[in-house]
Amino acid sequence: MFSIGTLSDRTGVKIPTIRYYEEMGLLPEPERTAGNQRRYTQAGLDRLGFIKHARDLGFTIESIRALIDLNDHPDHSCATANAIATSQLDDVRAKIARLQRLETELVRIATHCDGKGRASDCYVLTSLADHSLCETAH
Amino acid sequence: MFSIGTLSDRTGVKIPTIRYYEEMGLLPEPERTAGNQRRYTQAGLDRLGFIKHARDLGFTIESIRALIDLNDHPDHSCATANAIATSQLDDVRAKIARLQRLETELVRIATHCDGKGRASDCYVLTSLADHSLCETAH
DNA sequence: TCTTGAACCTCTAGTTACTAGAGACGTTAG
DNA sequence: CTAACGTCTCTAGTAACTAGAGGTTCAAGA
Repeated sequence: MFSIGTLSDRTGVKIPTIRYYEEMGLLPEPERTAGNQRRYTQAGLDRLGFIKHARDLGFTIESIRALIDLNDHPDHSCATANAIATSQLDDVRAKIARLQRLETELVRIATHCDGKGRASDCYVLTSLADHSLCETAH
Repeated sequence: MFSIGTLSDRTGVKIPTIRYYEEMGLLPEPERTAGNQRRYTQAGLDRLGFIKHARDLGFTIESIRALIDLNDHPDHSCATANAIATSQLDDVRAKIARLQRLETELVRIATHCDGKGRASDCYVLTSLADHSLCETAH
């Protein structure tokens, strides 16, 4: 049996976050000692690892809840899991595309200003005030 | 003079958000009608446009506050504006790099699963349970 | 001038995924 | 047995809004 601190050390998930996952229903309520402290089994540790990995990949708590549900029902179709992963991939790609557009604009804005002039002539400020100077939509 | 609804229509910023910006000190408190409704000048409209553009580029409220402060003091050096823009650019680039690593993993995970199998054999689920299958750090 | 309907007001609470802190209690090594 | 550290619950805070309740004001048409 593992204490909450041990789980935290092994997975890199902070203690309050573990308790938060429990409250959100991602982790089942573990056994308690006579003094009311949580004691986890290997299964609890594994599940927390699963959650951590999914969170690192950007899955929402809601998505993870659905994935765990599937994990607990091995006979179900994995169509849902595939849909969740694909949707997450689309999401990540959309975010990359948007950030790349922002990068273009920020490079333009930042390179026109060497930081040595005065605010009244600053291209950073001018550029923010006038959207029409932008090259891409955002 | 413009009503808050007009400002909203012209800038694309929702009405509650405009009030929120006012509360955060990004927008000065506008004049009011006898019946307590906000009435904005052209300067107010321009400032909201500035804020909107900066938010679209991902600047935080805190950064925008600093940029506005510079805008209001044309004699100050623009070193701060340059630093804020550069830092924002670094931030965007770091986010892109991380998302690209996630994309790699998600492609790997999603393409191994056609959604037609059963949950017990699902690569999405296996992969999330076992971090060692990953190709990159995240 | 009156009416009506859209626009506006303030205030509270909810969102996501945690994080921080207070104050009390439990566990364990020496 | 005691000191020191781990853990407990609870509340509140974070960023940047969004939603809704319940009430007031404005502007345009009759």
